[in-house]
Amino acid sequence: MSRSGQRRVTAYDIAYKLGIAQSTVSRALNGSKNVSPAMRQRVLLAAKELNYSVNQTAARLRTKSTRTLALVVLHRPDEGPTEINPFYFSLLGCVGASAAARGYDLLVSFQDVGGPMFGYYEDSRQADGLIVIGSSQNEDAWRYFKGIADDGYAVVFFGSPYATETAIRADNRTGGAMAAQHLIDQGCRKIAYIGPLPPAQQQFEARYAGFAEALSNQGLIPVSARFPADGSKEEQGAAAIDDLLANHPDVDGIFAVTDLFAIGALQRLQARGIDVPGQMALVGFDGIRAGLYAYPTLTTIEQDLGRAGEMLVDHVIAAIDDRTPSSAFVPVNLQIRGSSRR
Amino acid sequence: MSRSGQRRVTAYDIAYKLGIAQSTVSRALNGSKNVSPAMRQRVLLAAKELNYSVNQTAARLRTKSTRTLALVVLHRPDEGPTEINPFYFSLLGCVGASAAARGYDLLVSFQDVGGPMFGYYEDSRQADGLIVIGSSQNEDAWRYFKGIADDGYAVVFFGSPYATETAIRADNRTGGAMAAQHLIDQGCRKIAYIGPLPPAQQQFEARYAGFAEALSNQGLIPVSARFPADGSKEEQGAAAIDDLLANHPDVDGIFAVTDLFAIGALQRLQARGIDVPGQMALVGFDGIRAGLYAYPTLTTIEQDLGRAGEMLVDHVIAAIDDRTPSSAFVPVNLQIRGSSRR
DNA sequence: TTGAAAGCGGTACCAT
DNA sequence: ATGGTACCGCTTTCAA
Repeated sequence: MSRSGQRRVTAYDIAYKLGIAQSTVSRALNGSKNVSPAMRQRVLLAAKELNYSVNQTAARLRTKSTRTLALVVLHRPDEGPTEINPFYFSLLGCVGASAAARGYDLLVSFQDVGGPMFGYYEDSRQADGLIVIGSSQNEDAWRYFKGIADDGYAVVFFGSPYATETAIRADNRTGGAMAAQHLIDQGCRKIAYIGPLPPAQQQFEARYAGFAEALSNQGLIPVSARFPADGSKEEQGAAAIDDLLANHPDVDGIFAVTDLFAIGALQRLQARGIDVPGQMALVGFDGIRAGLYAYPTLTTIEQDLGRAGEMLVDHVIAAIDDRTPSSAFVPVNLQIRGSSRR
Repeated sequence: MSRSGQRRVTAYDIAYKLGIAQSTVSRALNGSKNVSPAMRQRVLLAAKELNYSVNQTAARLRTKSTRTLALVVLHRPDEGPTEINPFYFSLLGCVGASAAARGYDLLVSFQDVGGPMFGYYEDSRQADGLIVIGSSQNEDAWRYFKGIADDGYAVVFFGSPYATETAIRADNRTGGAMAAQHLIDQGCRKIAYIGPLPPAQQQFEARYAGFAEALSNQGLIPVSARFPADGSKEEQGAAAIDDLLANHPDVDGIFAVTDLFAIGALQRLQARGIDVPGQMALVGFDGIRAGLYAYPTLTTIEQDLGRAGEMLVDHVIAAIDDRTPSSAFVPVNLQIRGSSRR
């Protein structure tokens, strides 16, 4: 049962009990210096006794500040909440941790890029700033949120397809190069790429560019796997293996642009009796935990999600405070595991 | 840059532009029947032109309703945001979807059961109700939130250790029995249980009870795996395999109380060269997506998380509306996959 | 250092 | 059907 019937205790109740003005209660509770220590103690005590807590709604109306951040997680129409890439859930967790550390609440909404979007949390005074994460080929969705940013609101993106001023993204190019170099170091000589080509998303494009460049520095040319454009990433990864095995039997190393592609690939390699990493070494990208559950465990370019969460939160807060917006790269590092360790 | 410098458009601006009273604007926007269709159109149009949206802070102060739900995800002190059981992230996603479908916003916070907790969102008028999910052996954390519920606030738990009136939980007993029956059907005759014993959490207790009962109905007695109390669930699952192989070499089927135990067990079985499902069949519980990435893929008792999300949201809303609180069971179903299909 | 009072931007009651 | 007005519970001047 809720307490809806009962009157909640207000600052006036404390003032009345103490025989002082309500404004003094407010000052005492907000750490104003214009309150005697003795008075502050009395107020604090009374507040505890009466079980008082500030009505944030009223405070927010008055201060025009919500101390709340909105996080929008974009997902595909054909993806249910349980099918969202675990990478984004982890990122969500990290954003939550950072927001809490900075004293902000976090409003979360999952938005299907096929349906209506909402991002004007600032207009309706539900949040001071907005963080947009999630994957989507759907340009419209990104455009919608970019429009909000262009309107002058505090918005920060993770991995948007645009080179926005306020976007946080992994150091994709470096990561792609690390993957290539690692495969070369493991003795691979014919190395393939699994991922959409041409890479629709800016993130993937950078990963591919770094990968291809590192290969060409060693005189190697990347092979590209073909696979259908529809289906889940895992299914696409599996299909890519079928293509490689059929059309490029000499491939001995693979860089998958995302762990989910890699996991699908790994399963298909397993099913087809290919020895990993013996016959085929594989490196993914993201560092999702499920990579540890795959067989063999997945080597990957891990994104530092803790940092990513901090950066996203710090950058929106900076935008809220009207400081100069900026973009930044999240550091990545190579996690060598079973799928490539020879 | 944020818009903090600019004055936002209010209902008064619309009223002024139209030469009407602000209260009429409010009525028109809130679908009051005491507004002529013509007037409503004018207001709607003007609102669109001026790019107006209702200041929710003010509306909430007046109506004493936030249309917001708070979701607290409990996690262990040694667990970072990226290490939280993916099950809870999926549940979070489902709660988010249901909340949105009911017209509620969702405030999310991750709380470390070792640190200070916060759940008085209702007192501070940040949310109308509270949903608590997450795993924890830490009684203190649960007790804290139970205290809030006992204070008469709208709180609903998922899988709390208490038999609270307002708790949603999987049909654990049935699920445990299904797992046992399935293993028997697959021809297993010496079946082990991997999970904490005695099961500290009420959820696990019910799963074990259903499992053990189904076995005894067939004249079978469950074997229990021993493992250290610390470490991750995956590590514990692996350690349990070591124990079984050493002390109960005749075991040919395993029920792991949680998928993460099962995945750890699967990896250790793999590493020790045991054929799964040939020599050893394995069934988990939860239905996390990572079970599909394991090798072989994990048979599991899947919880219907979509329903769980709906039930949690509907039950808090019911509590908010002062309707009688109640608890309910989330349906489970057996997902037969590689780890048990013989 | 404290008190009085003016809003913040809506909603809802009471007139008309 | 519409206008006028009293709040909702705070924060923040302005006076004293």
